[in-house]
Amino acid sequence: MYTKTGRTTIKKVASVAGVSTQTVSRVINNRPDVSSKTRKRIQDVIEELGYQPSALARSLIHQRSYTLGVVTAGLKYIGPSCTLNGITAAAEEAGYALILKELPRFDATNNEPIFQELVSHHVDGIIWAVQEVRGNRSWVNQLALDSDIPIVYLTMEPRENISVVLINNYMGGCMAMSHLLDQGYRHIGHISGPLDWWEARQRMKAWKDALEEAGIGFHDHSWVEGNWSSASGARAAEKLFEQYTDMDSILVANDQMALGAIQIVHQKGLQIPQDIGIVGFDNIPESAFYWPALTTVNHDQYNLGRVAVQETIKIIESVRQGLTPISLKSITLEPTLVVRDSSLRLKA
Amino acid sequence: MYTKTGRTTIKKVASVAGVSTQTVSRVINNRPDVSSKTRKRIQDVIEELGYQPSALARSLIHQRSYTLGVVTAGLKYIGPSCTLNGITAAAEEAGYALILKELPRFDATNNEPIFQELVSHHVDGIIWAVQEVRGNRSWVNQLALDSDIPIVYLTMEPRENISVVLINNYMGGCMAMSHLLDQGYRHIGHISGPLDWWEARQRMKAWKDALEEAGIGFHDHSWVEGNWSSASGARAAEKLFEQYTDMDSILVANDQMALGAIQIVHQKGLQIPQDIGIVGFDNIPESAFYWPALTTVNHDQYNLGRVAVQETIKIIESVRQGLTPISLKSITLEPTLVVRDSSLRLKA
DNA sequence: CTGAAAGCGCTAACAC
DNA sequence: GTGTTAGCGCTTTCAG
Repeated sequence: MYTKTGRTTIKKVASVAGVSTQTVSRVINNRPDVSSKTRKRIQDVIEELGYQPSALARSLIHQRSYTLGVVTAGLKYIGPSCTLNGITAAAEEAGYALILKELPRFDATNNEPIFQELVSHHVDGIIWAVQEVRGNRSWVNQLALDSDIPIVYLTMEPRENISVVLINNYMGGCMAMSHLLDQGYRHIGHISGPLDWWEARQRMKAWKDALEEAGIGFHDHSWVEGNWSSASGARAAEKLFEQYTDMDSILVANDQMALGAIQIVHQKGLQIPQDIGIVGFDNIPESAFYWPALTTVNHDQYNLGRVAVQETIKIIESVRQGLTPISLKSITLEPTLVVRDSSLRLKA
Repeated sequence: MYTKTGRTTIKKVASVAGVSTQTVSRVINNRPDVSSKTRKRIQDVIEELGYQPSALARSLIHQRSYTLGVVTAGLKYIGPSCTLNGITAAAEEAGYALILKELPRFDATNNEPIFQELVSHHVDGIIWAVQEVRGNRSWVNQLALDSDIPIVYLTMEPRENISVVLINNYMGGCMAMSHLLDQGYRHIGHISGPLDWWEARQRMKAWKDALEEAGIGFHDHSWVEGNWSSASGARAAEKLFEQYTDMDSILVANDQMALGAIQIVHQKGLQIPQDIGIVGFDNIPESAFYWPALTTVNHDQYNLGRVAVQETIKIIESVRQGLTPISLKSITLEPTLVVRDSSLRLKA
């Protein structure tokens, strides 16, 4: 098994076909200037030998690898992996290969080695598909700005001269809040994500702002910080029921925590949505099958990945063509609200 | 932004430091035979220029890339992405880079282009992290056997002369069944995964065999095929209640479908686990927060990925060292049962 | 200790 | 139409 035969090279093909490597090169690149007879012969040899041109050698010559570096974190969670799903699909479509790196932690801050390794592999562009958490964007200004390889960042506070693709978390939170208010809920608690996450802060801000705007206002006892997990959602809900005795609904910053919260509501013998309305965030596939089915904010993480790839390639192309320095911009994707039973107190 | 400056090469470093490229090469490879003075100077220049050696050029020379190809499918599902999580971690640890390909469908059968592309990138080994579905392993015997690059397959029926890492799905199903029988359930229904999946068949076989062994036997009306989704689990449960009127429990082939089934049980006003016991499979993090908490079969998909990487590298190494032809073997990981409320009828 | 030459697999540019 | 030369960025011999 697995004898060390080594690679079939263009040289080998050339010698077997009795031509120069050049001619073989012309054939594999579909150049016109080869006699159809020679071409046929070479193609046969290629087939026979199972020859596959080396992408590495080509990358060296062309100064272009058609390879993108993808940096992610937390693949064991469904959000990052959906985004990666979109990235692989779009990259495939565009004919780019992907080199994947996963950070050991979301808030990893020593990113230069990762970056260097991607450079070492001659990637044409980088997609930084890690959420903004704590200080994990501090390096952006230093290192990335003077890099000459295009980088597109995902899910962070937009900045000048940086290409960012993000989902409008704030808007999502606002939609959820309007809905709860529409349903007549007035004592709306909040289970936030960990507040060193930019996304968690955005979602929470929507909750606050909506309460202010509705003339209700909020108190510190009416929210609790979670860590995205169902377990933390359950704990947070328990605490919330203690602190906020006349609470009639909860905006939960993701669906997993919402599941934990729902479990607590059941344990207390309260009815959803009559006694307590629940709205989640993310629209994970399971949320439609919670008991009761969860109202939640839907956002398309798959598409986030797709758009990021497309944007990256667009920048690569324009740099290659030496076009006028591209002005880097942010792209914001808008979420939608999915209304289900968990918040539908006023039946139509 | 992004001026086309081009790469800093070893040549550049050499000329700035006033030495030959050779000497620079010695420094970046930590060779001893360089005067500490020259070394220092070169290191400074490297630092200053932000020089990063080209992994591509090195791969060409060494006939070795320290790169693994990973082929996956269904990243939007939590299983495959957990496995990928384990793969990235183990690869990082071992100093290997990863080239990622995702198949458009689980049962994609035209895999030669994928394979060829990985070859083209000089990967040292391949991890085929796609579950065995329908005919998607038919190519294995032809193409892969005479490839001289090591391939490790995940989650498939073991075969001779092929390296496979898998989880013992059958055993997992058996454990779940013993537990249900221990709890006094006798009319155990089954919601299977799609039966063109090898894993689904294994889990179902455990259900059948256990019923036979217990002297209960099974009928065609006591199981329904799902497609892994919660929606299909709900539909299957409804059907099952119609077909199998004295059913007292269900072995569900994954946790998502179990969630759907639970929703139906609630809708019928039945009690879990008193009227109906439910056992799932996979132990997704949310399952502990279902209502009631789900008894399920736990298996470590993260570890599956880790082991696959380690095994791949082991094979690569022994081929390189020209050791006696390695005998390829399967590695089976054993699952565990996590007992929670959904099946605990006999309180201790 | 350091450098020059050759070559990994391939292609651009130029011959013929 | 086809072959030759040079070189992408690097390392391995082998000289000095």
